[in-house]
Amino acid sequence: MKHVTIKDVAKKLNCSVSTISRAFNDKYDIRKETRDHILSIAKEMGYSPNPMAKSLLKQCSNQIGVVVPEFINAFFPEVIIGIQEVFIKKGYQVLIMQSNESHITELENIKTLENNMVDGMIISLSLETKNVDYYKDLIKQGFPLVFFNRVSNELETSKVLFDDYKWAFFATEHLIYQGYKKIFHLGGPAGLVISQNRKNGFIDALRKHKISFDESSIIETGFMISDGERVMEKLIVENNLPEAIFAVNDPSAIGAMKMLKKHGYKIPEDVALLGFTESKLAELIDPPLTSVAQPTKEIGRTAAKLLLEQIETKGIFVPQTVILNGRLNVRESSMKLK
Amino acid sequence: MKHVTIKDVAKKLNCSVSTISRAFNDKYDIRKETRDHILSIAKEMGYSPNPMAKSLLKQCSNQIGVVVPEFINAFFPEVIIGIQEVFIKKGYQVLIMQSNESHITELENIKTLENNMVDGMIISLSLETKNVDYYKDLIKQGFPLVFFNRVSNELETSKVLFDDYKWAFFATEHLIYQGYKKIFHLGGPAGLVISQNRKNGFIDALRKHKISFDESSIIETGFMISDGERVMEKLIVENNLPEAIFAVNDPSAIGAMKMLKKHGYKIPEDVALLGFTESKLAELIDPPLTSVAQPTKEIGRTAAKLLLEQIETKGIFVPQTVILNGRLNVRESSMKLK
DNA sequence: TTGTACGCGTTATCAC
DNA sequence: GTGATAACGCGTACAA
Repeated sequence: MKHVTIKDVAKKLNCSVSTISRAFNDKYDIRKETRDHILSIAKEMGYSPNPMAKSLLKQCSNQIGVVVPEFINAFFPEVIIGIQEVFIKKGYQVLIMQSNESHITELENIKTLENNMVDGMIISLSLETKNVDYYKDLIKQGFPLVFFNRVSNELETSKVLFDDYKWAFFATEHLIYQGYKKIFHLGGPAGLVISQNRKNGFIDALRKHKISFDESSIIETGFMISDGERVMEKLIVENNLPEAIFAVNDPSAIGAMKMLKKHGYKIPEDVALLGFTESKLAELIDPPLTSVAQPTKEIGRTAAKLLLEQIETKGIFVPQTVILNGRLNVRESSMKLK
Repeated sequence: MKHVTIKDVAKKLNCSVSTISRAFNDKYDIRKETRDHILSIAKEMGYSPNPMAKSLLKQCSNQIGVVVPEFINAFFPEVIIGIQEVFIKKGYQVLIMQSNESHITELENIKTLENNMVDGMIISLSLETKNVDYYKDLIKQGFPLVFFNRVSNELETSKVLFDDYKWAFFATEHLIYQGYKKIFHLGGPAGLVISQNRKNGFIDALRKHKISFDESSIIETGFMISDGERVMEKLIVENNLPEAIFAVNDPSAIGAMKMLKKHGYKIPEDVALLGFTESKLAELIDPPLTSVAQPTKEIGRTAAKLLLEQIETKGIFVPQTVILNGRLNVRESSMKLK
């Protein structure tokens, strides 16, 4: 029933707990035979040091925490796989929590992980998170933190990003090169840096090519399929259809596509579509969706490496921002048909 | 830098640590004013009790652990959302780990969670896991454990299941009713109970309707899109196409569909397709995929409730197996066209 | 080479 | 109503 402790082993072996401890911690001030004997008996008894007590003592746990807003879309799960890849090799355990896009839950997650004395955290902020004071404190305390994807400009710490601006720009240019003039953007939630950047890329591409647009060309949407559907339905009802749409991500593009098809519109003949953060669906859906692919696992690996570095060089550490590259996968949904 | 502890507060307030502790634990043997004063000062100092020390003492943590094999497919993330729903309300934190379909990682995950003194765990076994001795020990020790989806018949504990046999049977019957005679099954990894059950449902439906089949009608495939592609390509090359396919899950069905389309086959005219554990892709893909839908969130909620019950009634607990219901969503991929 | 004693941050059980 | 102290399980400086 109870976990076997160091005391039980000491009692059994008629020696002190420190000897047991030493056997397990491979210090040199112990006779080899004693050590081997202790280890074998301990194994037999099913003893292993309680990392929790160790953590309490050492104030670190060989665990790292990951907090993501959701994992319904494939993006975050894939990033986490990259993170695990790095940390498992180094003997760290990865604890994952999801904030469910709630600021309160996110904060509770962070505190739980802190309480578990994780040695560092990798975080992507929830939609609701505006106030980042808690993170500022953590950073001030020297607590190792790395952010990715959903970051805050107010925080001076390592970040792993994607060049949303650049790729939104390229994506929009692609639509322009296909000959589309009236182009709309289904934007992400306002206030999110990635939404901003993608929007700015969109705008600047239009400007560069002297394509007119106004505020009605940019519609705040959201990250889910349902968001894309909702916004698209409104456009259809208002009979205000563009020739092409650049959506903030694949799910919103797919939602729009679903609604367009439901109303009998053809893609790309009636409306061309282009997504972002390529998901598996992109090439499976009909018609296949043109999308900007992000190196998800690489984002995870990079964040993990940055955190590891930060943990190991605790103190003398300079925050880095790594910006990773992507690619535009052109498919049928954005082609200009003759 | 350092976390503020109960001692710091005691020092500041010129009182003993026990008084502080009492203030936080709402015991009645403390003056109300003292309590309020302490609480406000403590808050000011940014103190909150360290749950880790508390766990060490109380041998429980108000945390529960979840171990899943993967979260690339949407199934597990959705279940986890259901789990969180229940536990967050009850004030528990949910720690998630993924085994990456590796037995070793799974075991390490379990141990890590144990070491964090989680009060219970919800587990879905990895593909590799054959030996469940560790779980047997845990159960013998009275440790609260609930399994779902990937379970072992050797373990006597609460389980949340889907009636894979029944729904595989229904799904296969649906294909039969559509008039298909030569039907293949893309099966899941052998050794997995869910693979077995789905296969048996398939076989028994064929038998009931006196439809002939042999061992070549059942092809071990896997759970990923790539598995479906691989197997389908082989069938195409061998020129051994059935009229209809019942696949063990949506990704394998979608992989098969991809490969069929790539080779110019029409669905369902040339080959009809039917999946399992409906994913978002099912209704988005072209043609929309007929699939058996599982109540993913409900699976999570149910598992959570069973675990909660088990934690609360520690000792006098009888393992339960809950079997949840689903539905067959019929779409174009399995229709018999005139 | 080994044992003793203290501390990590709490709470519970005593006294007072 | 409040304070001292022992425990939870471990690592380690120090003494032996």
